Amino acid sequence: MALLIYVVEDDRNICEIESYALKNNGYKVEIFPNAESFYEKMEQHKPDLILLDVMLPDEDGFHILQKLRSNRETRDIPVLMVTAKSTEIDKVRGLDMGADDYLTKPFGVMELISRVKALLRRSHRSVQQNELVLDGIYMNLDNHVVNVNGEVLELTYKEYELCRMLMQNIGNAIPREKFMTRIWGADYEGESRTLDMHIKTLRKKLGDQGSHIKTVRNVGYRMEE
Amino acid sequence: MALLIYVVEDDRNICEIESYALKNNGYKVEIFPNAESFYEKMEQHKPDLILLDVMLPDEDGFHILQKLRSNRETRDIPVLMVTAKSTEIDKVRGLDMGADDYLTKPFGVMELISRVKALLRRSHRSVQQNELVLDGIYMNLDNHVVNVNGEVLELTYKEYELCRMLMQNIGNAIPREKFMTRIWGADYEGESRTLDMHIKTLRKKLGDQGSHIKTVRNVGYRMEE
DNA sequence: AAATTTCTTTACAAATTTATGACATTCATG
DNA sequence: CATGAATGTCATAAATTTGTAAAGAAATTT
Repeated sequence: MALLIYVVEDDRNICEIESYALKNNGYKVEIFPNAESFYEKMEQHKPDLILLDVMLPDEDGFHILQKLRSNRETRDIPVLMVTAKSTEIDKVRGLDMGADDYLTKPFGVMELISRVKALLRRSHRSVQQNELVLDGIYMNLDNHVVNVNGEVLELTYKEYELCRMLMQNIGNAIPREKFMTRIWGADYEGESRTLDMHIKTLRKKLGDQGSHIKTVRNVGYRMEE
Repeated sequence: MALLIYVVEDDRNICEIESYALKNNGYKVEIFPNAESFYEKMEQHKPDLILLDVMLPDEDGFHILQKLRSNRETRDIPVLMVTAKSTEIDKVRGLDMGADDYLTKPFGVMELISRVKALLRRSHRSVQQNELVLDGIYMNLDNHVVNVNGEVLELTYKEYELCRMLMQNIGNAIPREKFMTRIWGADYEGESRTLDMHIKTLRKKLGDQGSHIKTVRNVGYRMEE
């Protein structure tokens, strides 16, 4: 799956260039022209890297950086600062506040890509997170945590397992018997409404995202985009 | 303890400058004028960071880098490449081969220090944290000290280990068996309320902060903000 | 060796999850 | 559109898991 990069930058032209270059190199890109829209999105979903301009209409880039670093959830996301001021002091300031790297405008496209690659390589070497994402549903298998639209969702064990099986097979129908054998163990006999029951509560708990679980008549269930 | 940096560089003058700057900033520095002496030392002891020149009398810097990356022992040591050629192609080449960052000669001393700091911070961020903090709970692993709301908290051995495991994995559910194997050793068999018991006393001792410990039914426990 | 502290176990209570069977609803099909 | 099979829904009982207290073991200190 493509790595996701958030670009926080208000200058249209620069956005274009960055976005184009990154997409050309296989990254998924989302653009935020101001801090507010960026924060909003961060609540819901976190990227693999952030390209952060220093000058923004509503908030100082350094300030944003500081906030990111003080939050446990965002502390380890690599941040590449982009600045128009080229004095060294500024660079140092950015770096010491916790930026992982910086770029001075104007910069070459190749340089941008190189630095992004380098940052991603390093951060991915250390943490290989086990994550499943579909629309507003986010699962972290390591943490045993489920988020829906940014909010923590409490699932019981069976519900969690059900959700995991579905999310690990997005697009594919999973037969009822497979659920039974994998979650309920070995040979389950006799018809019962148990599975349907759990599907029901799972759908309900997922709220508006619950409709991603489709019933495949005579077969089982499928998670769908 | 000061962080250790190996500088692999044959030019005397540049060595001088780099070495001086780094030492001035509290790093310990060792200089290697060629690849051979560097390899020799690496066998014995590994640094926290390597400053690697591309042009060396006996071996190409890129080749050295490649070797470092292919060895499990040295794979994660951050490498900052130093090059005289300033064409972008070279930069890219360096980065794609696994360098974490690069510098083009001539470079400013401040820039060197910034990049070194950034790299070290990045690599250390993921590694070990000796101070663990969550809301009113503070642990210092060096001193074996726990504070809650500013007051010293006396914990027994098992309680301390329990607390440490939880605090080192804030937000993540830790399975019961993991506690058992890590704190009680090897294969623990037979159901018992031992773990629950200790969790109970830990929660109690933590007072109002005890509620940060959440039970994850059928899994284990999790420390939560 | 006695006293104290820490750790483990047991037995039961409390809390939560899960299964079940009756009944309703939907769907594909003739 | 009637029919039968498959799935959805519900209340509630059953099963499982965790919490708690108290007592006994084990380790440590005095």
